[in-house]
Amino acid sequence: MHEKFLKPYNPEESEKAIYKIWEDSGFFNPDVCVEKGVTRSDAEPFSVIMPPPNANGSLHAGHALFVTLQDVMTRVARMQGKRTLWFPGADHAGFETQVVYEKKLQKEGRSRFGMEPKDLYKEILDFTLSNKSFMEGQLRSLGASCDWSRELFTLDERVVHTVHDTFKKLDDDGLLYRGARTVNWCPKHQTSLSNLETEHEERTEPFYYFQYGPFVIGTSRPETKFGDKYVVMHPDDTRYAEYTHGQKIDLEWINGPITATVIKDVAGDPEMGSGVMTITPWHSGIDFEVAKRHNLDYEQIINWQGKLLPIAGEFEGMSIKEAREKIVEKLEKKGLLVKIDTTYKHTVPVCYKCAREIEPQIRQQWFVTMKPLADRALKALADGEFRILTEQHEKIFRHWLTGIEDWNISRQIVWGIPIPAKICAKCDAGYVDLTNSIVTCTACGGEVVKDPDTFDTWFSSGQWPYVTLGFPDGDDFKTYYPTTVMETAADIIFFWVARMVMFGLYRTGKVPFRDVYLHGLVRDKHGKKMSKSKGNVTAPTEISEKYGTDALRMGLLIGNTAGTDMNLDPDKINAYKKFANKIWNISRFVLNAVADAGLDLTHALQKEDTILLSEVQELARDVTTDVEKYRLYIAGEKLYHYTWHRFADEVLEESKQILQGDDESLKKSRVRTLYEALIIQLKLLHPFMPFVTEEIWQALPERETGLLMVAKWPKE
RNA sequence: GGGCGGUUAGCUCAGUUGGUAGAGCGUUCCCUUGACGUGGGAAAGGUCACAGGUUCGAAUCCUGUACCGCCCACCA
Repeated sequence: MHEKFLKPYNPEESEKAIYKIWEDSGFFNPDVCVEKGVTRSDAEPFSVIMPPPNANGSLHAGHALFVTLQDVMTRVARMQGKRTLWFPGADHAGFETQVVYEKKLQKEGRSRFGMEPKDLYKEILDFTLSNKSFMEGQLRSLGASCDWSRELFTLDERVVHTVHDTFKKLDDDGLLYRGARTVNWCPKHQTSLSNLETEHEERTEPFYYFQYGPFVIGTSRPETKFGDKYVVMHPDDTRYAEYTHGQKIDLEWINGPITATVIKDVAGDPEMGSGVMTITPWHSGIDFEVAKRHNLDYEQIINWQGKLLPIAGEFEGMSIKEAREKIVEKLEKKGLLVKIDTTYKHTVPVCYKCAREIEPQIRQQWFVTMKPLADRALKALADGEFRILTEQHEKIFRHWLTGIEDWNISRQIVWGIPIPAKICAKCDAGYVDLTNSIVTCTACGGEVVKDPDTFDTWFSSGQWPYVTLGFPDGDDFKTYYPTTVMETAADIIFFWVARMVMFGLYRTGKVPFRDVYLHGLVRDKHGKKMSKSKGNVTAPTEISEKYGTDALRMGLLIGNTAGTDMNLDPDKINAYKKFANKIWNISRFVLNAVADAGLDLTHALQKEDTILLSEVQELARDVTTDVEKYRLYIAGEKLYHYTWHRFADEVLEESKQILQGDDESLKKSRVRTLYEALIIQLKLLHPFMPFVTEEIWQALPERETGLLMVAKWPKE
């Protein structure tokens, strides 16, 4: 017996070396598997595209969870002889990374504003690339058996090329437009954001009622009211029947007398306050819609930095907070303040990164018309072209797509894929221009310049499955698309999953994946969300150094149902560290028995031993079914149970008598049985706990393959 | 405002197609020489939130209630 078994299993000693053997073998690459005869060239393909981790920091527990889930699926498929591809990537993560980098700049007393875009881009690129290799190292340490030879970065030429083509195709198909529309503007980050990139905070803020000529209007935002010269009410509101649409009314307002115009529009809700409102189209989407319907003027009141513009008169240059109080004071002095409701509760949109209030602003942006894309995706789901394994997520998915709105895909940041377009310096019209050939604006004759904006990262990420596989004519695309399963975090179901489905169908005519497995959030042991500010973040690399990667993987997997959040408890991980050691000692026992009694794999089996082996084979059937039905947690638990509480606690204990007895035939039969049962268990356990099982495999006296990683799965 | 979940042992959670409940940790007791003390054996502990219903039978299906949570959302 190998002398390494004289000590307890030490993950730290074996993991790095084991991973190197795997990687050097080339078997992560399905082409190598075919070349070396491990996989048949006509074998059924199995493919998983890895959600590319952001190359802007360390891996977190959620990454460890996805690596575990995807690696289990991948390793099982590979051992089953399928042509198995797990495609890795790294995400430049546009806005996310730029925010991370801006924080770094701030620490150094610098700011992105005032930097040359080119210089900023170069700095972020260097930063990202160095993080990228760090992140790849961490994926390796988690045991990810992905094909590194294919790895793709989201800014690689191939990606940019395809993304630009999609942009052009959307334009050709009339699904793209550039328009002045209300966007979510973050005054800190100086960019527009998609709806999904805003969060909503409930606030209790004063709600003011002002006298506006003969009307009383209510608002929580007095600072936007300077330009309000339209007063809107519902056409059927009998209280205001005496006023007619278009009627002019002179009245005293914040900075003196103005003339207001009556607008009858269904946007006026008779149930709300007095049923009368004034509108600020530049800073409210609803108001903008009203203005558009009636072709009304609109004017910017608040600048891009969140300060009041000259239209505010004496309040010019003030911040919103400062101006709000002073305006109310002034209106009160003028006798126009009717009352203040201090119990008013409402929600305000905030930037998901900095929590600053979003200022709705009108801005020329690129938008994608989503409805046709969404309808096609919904049809694909209804027709069963793909399925979402968790029912609740399928409902959520359907609900979101049913009410989808157009998508603002342009961002005012440098870190991202440039939008291949020209915009008119004079009238802001935009032209899709992949070949950089447009020189004048057809609308106004003005000069056009390169659009400085970049794409929302998700615009490119949404195309990841077919981009990675080399759409339209790459071999991988032909072999592996649509992919078998998309495994990713449930919280990006809209950001990513929905977009992949829509884009996949749009560009390739096929869904990008057959099954969608969504995992929940990894929380701390008390169920609290991990966050840097709370200081409860557990780095997976630390856990795996302390307990071993196999233990970490089992701890993340078992007891975790698809789609639900889980808590990461070190005590639980430790239990699986013990399990790794248990497997180690079981192997030691079996190898001792082999050394003592000799191993004859052709020796006739006792009836009892046949039964024992059939028991393990039944386990193999169970585990295989569970894995194929994506019940990985159950598979893991069954293995744990069988190996420890049946095989170790009972079978090995009972075997001691036989092994110590003097019936050589019984002994030989039992040793063969134990050995074969061990082999099966190692194989079954390998996808879950790859390191310890491979380490043991390497010490087996008789084994069918050099590497357990490509051994034959014990059940077809 | 709309949508989706959860409520099972002291704690954190499983429970695959309905057949009177399981894991890890914790607690109590016992076991020190040959696989493993990172161990072995045993035990305590649950009216499966509540109320109805379907069923021979419900933690599991249906309806309602209570509490907790998550997501989406431009209501002045």
